[in-house]
Amino acid sequence: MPQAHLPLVKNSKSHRATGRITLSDVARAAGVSSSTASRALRGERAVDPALIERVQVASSKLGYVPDPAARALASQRSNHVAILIPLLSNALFVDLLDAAQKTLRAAGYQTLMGVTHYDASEEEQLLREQLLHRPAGLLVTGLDHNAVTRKLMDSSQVPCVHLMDLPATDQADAPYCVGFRQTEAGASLTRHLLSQGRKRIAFAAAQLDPRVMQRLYGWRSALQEAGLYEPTLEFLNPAPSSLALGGVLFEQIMQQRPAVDAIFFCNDDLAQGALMAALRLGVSVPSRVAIAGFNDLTGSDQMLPTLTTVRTPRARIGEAAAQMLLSLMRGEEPATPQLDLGFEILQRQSS
Amino acid sequence: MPQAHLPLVKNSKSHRATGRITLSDVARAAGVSSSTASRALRGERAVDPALIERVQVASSKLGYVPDPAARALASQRSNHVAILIPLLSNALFVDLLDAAQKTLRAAGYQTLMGVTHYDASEEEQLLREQLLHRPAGLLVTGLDHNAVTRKLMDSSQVPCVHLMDLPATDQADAPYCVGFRQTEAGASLTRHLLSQGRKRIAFAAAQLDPRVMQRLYGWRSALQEAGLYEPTLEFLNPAPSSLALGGVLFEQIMQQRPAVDAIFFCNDDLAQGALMAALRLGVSVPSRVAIAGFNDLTGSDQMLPTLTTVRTPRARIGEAAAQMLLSLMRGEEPATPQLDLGFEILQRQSS
DNA sequence: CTGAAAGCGCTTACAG
DNA sequence: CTGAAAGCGCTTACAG
Repeated sequence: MPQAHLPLVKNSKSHRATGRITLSDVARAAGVSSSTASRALRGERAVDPALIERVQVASSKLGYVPDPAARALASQRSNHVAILIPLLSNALFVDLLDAAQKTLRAAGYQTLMGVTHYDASEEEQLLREQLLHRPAGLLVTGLDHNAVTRKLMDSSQVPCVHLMDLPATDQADAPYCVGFRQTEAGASLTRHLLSQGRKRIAFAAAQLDPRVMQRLYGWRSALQEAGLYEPTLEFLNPAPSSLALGGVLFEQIMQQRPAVDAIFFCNDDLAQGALMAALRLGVSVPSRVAIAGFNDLTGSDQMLPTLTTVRTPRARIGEAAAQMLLSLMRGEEPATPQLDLGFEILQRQSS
Repeated sequence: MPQAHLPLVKNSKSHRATGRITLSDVARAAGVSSSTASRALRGERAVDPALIERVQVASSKLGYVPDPAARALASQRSNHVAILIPLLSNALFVDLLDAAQKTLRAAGYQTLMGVTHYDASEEEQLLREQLLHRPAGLLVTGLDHNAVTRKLMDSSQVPCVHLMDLPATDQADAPYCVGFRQTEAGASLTRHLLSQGRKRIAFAAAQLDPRVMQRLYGWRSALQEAGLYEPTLEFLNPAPSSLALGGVLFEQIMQQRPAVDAIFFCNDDLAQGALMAALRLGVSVPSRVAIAGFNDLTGSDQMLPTLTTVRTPRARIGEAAAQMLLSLMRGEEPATPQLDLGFEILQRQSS
């Protein structure tokens, strides 16, 4: 028998066989071409249902799994979704990441995480690296990015959803986003404190990222409305947020402005630290001074007194943003391109 | 001029041009073959230094960046490193992830994160998905995995470093790992409480993952040594760890075993919750009962009283494990294949 | 030390 | 609706 006339099994003569089950193995088993197998497996319309069936049977019998690298190379699109968050040391963003990642994984996507440290040029560099992988989608925190980053996002043509922030209501051509109105939340919590009879409400903040600043604006406008705004009630510290810093800020405020009767901390960790400091210093909360936080982080309901705060729907934001991105990647237009998930004032014992 | 004899620019006739700068663009500019350009750029020995120089100049002039998908497909190895951690809701693992990810990124690797939720079959499934991407390396939490997972790790041939745990000292053929001895840490903290005159030391735990159990064994052996062990001093709850649960456990212990004079909580969040509960119930710490935690999580130094605990080097573990993995990926044998980073007893006010 | 060629495992115009 | 062929952008035996 003339060996040369036998159909050669491809891998048997390859000098770089990998042993992997490939699409052409499936195609051969199903008696169709690789093109058809490829189309059948990806659920492309315009394939004979009978062939789809045969290919699927062959595929699962052989235990075929597509090679992501080959797929990415051929289609110019990977199964990665890139996500950009500021910090891993803030539970808020970890909750966001966790929820988004869970949703994306269920849909077959791998999450590529990038931590920007609130640094615009680090964000830009991370985005560059992520775009090399030709992600199928992009999830980015906030709406504030430098010009190069925005250009990279645009020219990449990759579907993108922004997390946490919402654009001004009247903004035309608004990007896709899921979040809530930080400014409103800040104003709302402040009005809550006012409604309880507080007159001298300080605002204490750390980190001073864009969302913190929006809460500040909300606080300002509520106090201005009430005719109670004073610039000296602002205590802004650019250092990273922490319980310890909350304690420091609390002492500082009590000392510099003894007449203050409430403090709105821009984040729960600061407020928790303030509550501990109050306990330590014997300052009674809320009778001497009310304390409120933001985000309802873990532990806030265990403080003594329990902490009044704003519950923010971060897990739901992560999930909804991932869902919106999934529909964009399918080529669909989301029902609500700017999705407001709201917030809730949680009155507890500290106010 | 006979057009057909002109060298055709490759992309100009392609029906699928991507516009990307490719290796062959660089090779052409440097006047070498693609093979040589490839070898020069990857720093393979056996390339003329003069050519390396020319290729590098051409590469940076053109702004060439290699395509990770093409590279992965051709070499059967991506620039991904997969990391498997149990939870994102425990700051411990987030610190691990953060440190590892930072170190790997600096070396040019993308981190692929998988969250197992302490579920062996979810871990197995995640590992399968990650291995499809042909990661260059693997970082996994703990040494306890099901048989299939272990087999997947072995047969994949991917270099792997285990995080947090260390094998028994006499184990032959031990895997690469970076961590500390949980059992010793548990025993050490218990001995510390004993040295302060405590006689009835309870052990309270949640989650009950392998590392928690090791701390339990350490506590047991220290109490047995002292002739003070009693099974009824163990309070084990499989629910997830949280401040709230710590409060519940504290109340329960105080009620069921009023003679207890110290409690060793397996994690700081439980201990923090217990401290808050003590404050609420008016149980004085440490005079009535000492409280100790584990891990020195954020906030423990801000409690009232501040929390005695064990400082664990999780950031250093993440970084050192990533470094060890990097050397394995380079084909080098790590100097210390089982790296013990130790722990530190932090005596504060609660004991 | 260098290059031509094959190959990695897919997708996708193109032609039928 | 289907298939043959080209192509994605690299790496790597192989031959020299």
